[in-house]
Parts: sequence; structure tokens; C-alpha cells
Amino acid sequence: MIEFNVLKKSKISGARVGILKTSHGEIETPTFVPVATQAAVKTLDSFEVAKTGSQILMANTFHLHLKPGDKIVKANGGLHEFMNWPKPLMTDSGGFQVFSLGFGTDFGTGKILKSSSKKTQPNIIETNAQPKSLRITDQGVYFRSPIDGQQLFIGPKESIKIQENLGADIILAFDECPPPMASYEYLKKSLVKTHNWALDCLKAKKSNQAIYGIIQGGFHKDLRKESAQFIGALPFDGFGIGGEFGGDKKKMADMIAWTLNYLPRLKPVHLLGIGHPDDLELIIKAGVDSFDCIIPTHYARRGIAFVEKGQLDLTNPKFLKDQLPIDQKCLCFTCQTYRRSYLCHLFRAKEISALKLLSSHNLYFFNDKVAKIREKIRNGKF
RNA sequence: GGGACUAUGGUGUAGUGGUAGCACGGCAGUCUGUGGAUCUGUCGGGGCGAGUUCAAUUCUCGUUAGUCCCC
Repeated sequence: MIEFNVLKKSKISGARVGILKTSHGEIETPTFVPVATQAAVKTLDSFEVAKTGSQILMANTFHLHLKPGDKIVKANGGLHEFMNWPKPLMTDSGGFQVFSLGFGTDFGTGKILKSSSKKTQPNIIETNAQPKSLRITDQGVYFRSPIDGQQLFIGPKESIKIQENLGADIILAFDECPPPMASYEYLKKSLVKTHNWALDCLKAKKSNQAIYGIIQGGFHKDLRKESAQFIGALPFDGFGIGGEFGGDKKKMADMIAWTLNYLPRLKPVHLLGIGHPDDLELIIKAGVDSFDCIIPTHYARRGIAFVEKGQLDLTNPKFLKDQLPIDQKCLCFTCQTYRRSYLCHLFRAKEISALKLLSSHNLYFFNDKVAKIREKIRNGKF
């Protein structure tokens, strides 16, 4: 179980600071949640992750079910013990992976539809369309294991069972993350599915883990409202907001704020999979308490370093002569120890230590940025 | 000193008397509930000098360089 207390609400935005108590410690909110899909933040061990100021991680039901198997994790004492991370954990339900494996693969798209994309026109996925490699039914999803091809099925009950075996502090209801180019009718029908699955998840859960219900609805205000009202009325411990929100970042923030209007605000709200540095202030002002995103670690592996004024591509040879740390004001291990020139060399030489050093910096940067925002909220300046 | 073989983008290699292809690489994009991935675009080439021919990277000769063998 968790306990959530809002300590201060901003008077100039929807932002708020709070404390989320779990049996593995307390989390200051709003907080960034690094992604540890396979029970690991890529390139870092749990001690290194802790040094980046991370308070909670998010592991993945789908991936861990396939490898090594949730029963293996359970036999090893659960996720906390397995990965030697004594702090709070949450697990994603696997719903997003269904999208990613299905329509995401078919259309070569992420969940966010880029306006510049010509291949993926909106409204091309009609009500009864199915992705090529899996089948989504009212009960759940049939798919083939990407590992050995065997037929598998995950529905709300299965997802909850897996998440109980994994043993995170916070688990998520199994939802359908609809493709961004889905028609209105598809989204409406998908929403019914997600809502029914939410009921099934609550019914199936036997553990004392906290569970968040997921709100969908795409970029339609009426569907977001309907979803928030339906899910918000159920006895969840918190809520997740998923899917995409349409258009630009401003519209995204407006849609999140709109959705929050229809949720009970005494419970924590997590925004799923959003968190580009340009999004941080917007989504916190909209009122979310936590959000996960692969960007800091994913971009780190491509050589993109986040700094106060934007980002640096450390694979660019111009940095070979740059004696400065990544960010002069940053107190992370990497910035205290190494220069841009050396990191640039490591990236260009494809040394794996480059990925680790930059992942560490980027996570520190994100956590630090959010910590500073918390401070501003406390001081009434945000 | 004599002989043989080879010479094509940055690297490794195809092929051809008429527009030189592939892989890797470089550069630029892409990336939001994970892709060290992928994808897209782009850069870049027949050692040098003669000859034959309408046309030579291709055929011939010379030259230079490299590799190997012999003395």
C-alpha cells in the first residue's frame, strides 16, 4: 500500500509537491521515474542509479515475463531483491508493449504522431482493424513470443498476476494504448476495453501492492473526460495517464490539465512515457506527480547530453578539443570527473564506458531539474 | 639484381570497351510506458604517363608502389 500527501499546491499553476510513502521508502513528488525495463537501467548498476538521485524506477511486465520469467524473479525474492534496488519500484502493465509490437511496428511509429510524418495519416485505423502480428480481443491480447515464437496471451488477470510475482510497490492496470492514427470510433471502442480491463484488474489483484488505473482517450477531450470520470470513480490508489494528446506540447499540457479536472486530486497521478526536457515544466505545471521517460538514458546511448541550455551531441568531433565538463554547473560524477573531449573520444571510439558516463549524467540532470522545480513550488515561484 | 602477381570511394571488395555496384565508414535527420536498435537522406572512387579506339576503369606499353618467390 501507499500513502500520498500533498504538502503544497501552487497558486500560479496546477503544480504541487507531495510525499508518496511506500514500504520501500518515501518519494518526493513531483518526481522523474527512470525506466528499468528489464530490471536494469541500461548501462548502470543500482548503486550508480542511486547516485543520480533517482527515487523510484519503472520495470516492465511484458519484458520480464518473457525473460527471465516473473516466476524466476519471484523465486529470487522479487524485483527489489533481484536487482538489489531497495527503494520504491513500479511496473508497467505491458499494455504499451502490445501497441509497440502491433500497430507501432506495422506503421513504424511511436505513440506520438509527428505532424511532419507523411507515412502515418491520422484516422486510418478503423474500428475493427488489427495489427499484423497480434490479435487484440475484449479479453486480452494474443501474440507470439519474440523470443521463441510460442503463442502467448496477456489480459488484465495475467498482467496483474505477473506484476504480483514481480512485487513492485506500485503496479499499473492493463490498458490498450491506442495508435496515434486511430479513428475516433476505434478510440471510443478501445476505451471501453481499457475500462473493462481496469475493473478486471481490480478484481484480480490479491496483493497489497498499490495499483494505478490508466486513463486513455487520445486527443479527444470528451473521451479523456469520460475516461477520467470512469477510472477516477474506481478504488485505485492512483492514476496513470497514457496514450497521446495530439498536436504540440501546449496542447498536450492542456489535455493533461483537462484530464486532471475529472480525477480525484487526493491521489497521485503518473504521466506515462512523457518527459523530454522541454516537456518537464509543462507537465508538472499541468499537475502530474510523477512521469517516466526513456529519453535521458536512450539519448545518452546516442551521445546526446542534456545541459542547462539545451543539448550537446557529444559524437560531434568539435568536442574533441573541448576541455569543459558536459555542464559546468552540474555536480554529477561524470561532470566532476571527465571532460567533453574525453567523452567525445569515447563515443567516437565506441567505448561502452561512454554510454554509462552519459546515462549517469543525463539521469542526474533530469532528477536535479525536477528537484529544483519542487523547490520552486515550495517557494511559491512555480 | 632477376621473376611473378596486384593496383577501383576513408576501409574491404565486385563488375565492365559505352551511366562503376555492394558492405562497412563519414556527415545530416529520426527517436517520449526502451531500440547500444532501426529507418531515411547524403558524402565519397579506377596510382601516374603514353598508345590503340568513335569511346579505356577495362586492351597494350612504360613508369611508380606494394606483396611474394629466386639469386
